[in-house]
Amino acid sequence: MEDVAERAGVSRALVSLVINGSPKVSEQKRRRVREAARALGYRPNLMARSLAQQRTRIIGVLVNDLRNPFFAEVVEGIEMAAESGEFGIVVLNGRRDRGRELTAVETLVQLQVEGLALVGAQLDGDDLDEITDIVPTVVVASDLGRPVDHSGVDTIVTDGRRGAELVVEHLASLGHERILHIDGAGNASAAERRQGYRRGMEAAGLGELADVRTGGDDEAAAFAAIDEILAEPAPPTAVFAFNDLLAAGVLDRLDDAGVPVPDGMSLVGFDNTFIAALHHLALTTVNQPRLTMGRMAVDALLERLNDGRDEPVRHTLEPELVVRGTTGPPPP
Amino acid sequence: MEDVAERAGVSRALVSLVINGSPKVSEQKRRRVREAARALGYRPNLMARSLAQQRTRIIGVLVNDLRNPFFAEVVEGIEMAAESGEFGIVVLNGRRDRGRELTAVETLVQLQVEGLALVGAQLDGDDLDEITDIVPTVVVASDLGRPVDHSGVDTIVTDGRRGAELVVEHLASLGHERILHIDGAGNASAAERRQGYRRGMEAAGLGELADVRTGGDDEAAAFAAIDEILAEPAPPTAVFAFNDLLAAGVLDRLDDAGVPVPDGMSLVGFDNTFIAALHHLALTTVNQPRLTMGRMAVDALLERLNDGRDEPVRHTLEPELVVRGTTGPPPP
DNA sequence: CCTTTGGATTGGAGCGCTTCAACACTTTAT
DNA sequence: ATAAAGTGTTGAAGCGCTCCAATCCAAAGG
Repeated sequence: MEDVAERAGVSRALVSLVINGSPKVSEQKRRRVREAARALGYRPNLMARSLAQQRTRIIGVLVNDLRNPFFAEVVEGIEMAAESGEFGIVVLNGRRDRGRELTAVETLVQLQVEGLALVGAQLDGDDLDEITDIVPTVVVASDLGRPVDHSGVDTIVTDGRRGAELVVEHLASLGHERILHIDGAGNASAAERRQGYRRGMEAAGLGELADVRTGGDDEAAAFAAIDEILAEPAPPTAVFAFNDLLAAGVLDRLDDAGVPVPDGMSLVGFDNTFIAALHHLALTTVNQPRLTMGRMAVDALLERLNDGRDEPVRHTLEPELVVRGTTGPPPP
Repeated sequence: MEDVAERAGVSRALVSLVINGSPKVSEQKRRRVREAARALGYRPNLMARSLAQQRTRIIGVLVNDLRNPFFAEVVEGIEMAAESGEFGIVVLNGRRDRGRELTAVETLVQLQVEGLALVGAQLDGDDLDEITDIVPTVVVASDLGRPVDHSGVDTIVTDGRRGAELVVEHLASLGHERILHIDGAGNASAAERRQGYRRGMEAAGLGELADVRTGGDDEAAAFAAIDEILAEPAPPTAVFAFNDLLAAGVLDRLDDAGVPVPDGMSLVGFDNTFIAALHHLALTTVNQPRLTMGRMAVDALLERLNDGRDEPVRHTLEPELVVRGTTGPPPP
């Protein structure tokens, strides 16, 4: 910067003004500074700028698992919204490990991000206790365990309970009774979907038959559960999997076992990722508006940042059942 | 920091030493500083630290498209390797837009990243001219257009030419002659695979029949091409798609048109993402070792950063044909 | 007893930028 | 003509940290 100033025959302060597009610089000097900067290949140091400016214009994003297309798309939504709000984002990947999530959040805070978006994070309220009154936080696609006494935290979720209920209603209306749920284990939104499943079963008068098995969040997690139920005397006629990835694993395993879908068994996923839409899977699933969720998350942060809102906000989006080819009437 | 120092009754310098785990601090003071830091909820400012230290320990990652599981996994490989090399990463998403890629690289450089990993980027040598002698750069899963006269750039690729040849060999050996390639359009590795395809066709004595249609890099991009060829008098008996996503789109469209795979048409993808492995797709494809690619990319950077290597390096990994269920003999 | 030694601690400069008050010129009003 | 009110420009302080040289102190050596 020094060099640019010298070459342009002006002060460092003026260079700064030009770089930041201040209107109060004469056209002549502006040109000379620009030229000098180009000639010297000058690039402002973002660290120094943020330090001096006391702001970074960065939103930190912690994502549960980048390999899951669902999260990847939420992040895209966040990125797009951040961009139009003149913010950048820094994405850190928790890789399904809660410890990593914790250090990632710490890193983001130390990076002085101005807002924090937790996408499908496994962290709970206690983990975020101190964090949330340092930096505005929005939790997307999951929920803090403890009810919101954190006034610094906004929440954007699709109603997983309702989504699960829709699934059960659909299956029950097709005539299924033994409907099994393979859950998301410790996953952030697993509890909610489990609960919705149970409620749905009761509402359908199938409370007795409710049955939840431990799953996880990828294809492999389904294998054990499927092997188990197929060995039972009265296996379920329908399976509701925690998410699309898990459902895909179920489908594979059923295929291995020679069980036709939906004729031998119905199957439903969750998230409506592009995988579910592939014709060869044609997975019945529950849609979550991913881009919208991302956008709303950023909006929530920007309201706090720009408009000074300081009470928490909670947006619950409506899930939508997408019926495709993996559900049908139970086998006779 | 000031406050911590005061509370612990020491100087700011000592606080710094404690935070950075210097061995030359008495146990007593160390404890007091730690305690004061905790009590005050002190968090070091990474920006200030980087500025003072003149290093960030950050590797910047530019990725073509986060929604493509292939790239997402390469990024995971990078992240894991970076982590064990005591580096953090910052991921920026180009979202298939070259302009965005350009500004993303600029942002990363201004962020003072110590290394730059371009994953599937569309940028070419000219775009990176100045960049590469500022910061060590590694290009992963694609290639700069111009041969490497950039001594600051390393390259990690799977041999796309060879991969495409393997595909053609496989199809030809099954008896296919009219083998069509739906390419990746402007995508970074599209040219290489096209070339491999052409070579393969010639090697198989099918040079005359070589036929390339414009595709892209996601499912939708395949639709037009498929509609087109199905309307032709002598449609191909096999299609080699640029990547798995595209192949999935082809599969869908063939399904719509009632063409059975592989009996009516064989189909091959590229990348061997988890989608290809789903039984219901069972896509024959070409494997690229994604995690390894990520790791090698980081290694290349670290060699420059830590060991001072300064000649460019190019690692070409061997592709591997993975035969699944979408390829078979041509229809009679 | 004084000097030396070496480890623990500190003051202060400096990292590259922004920003604010102050200054130097013009232009306009009086 | 002089004062008032802009415009443009600049010097210098300050952002939160690191790190070097200097200092301090206690133990060891003479």
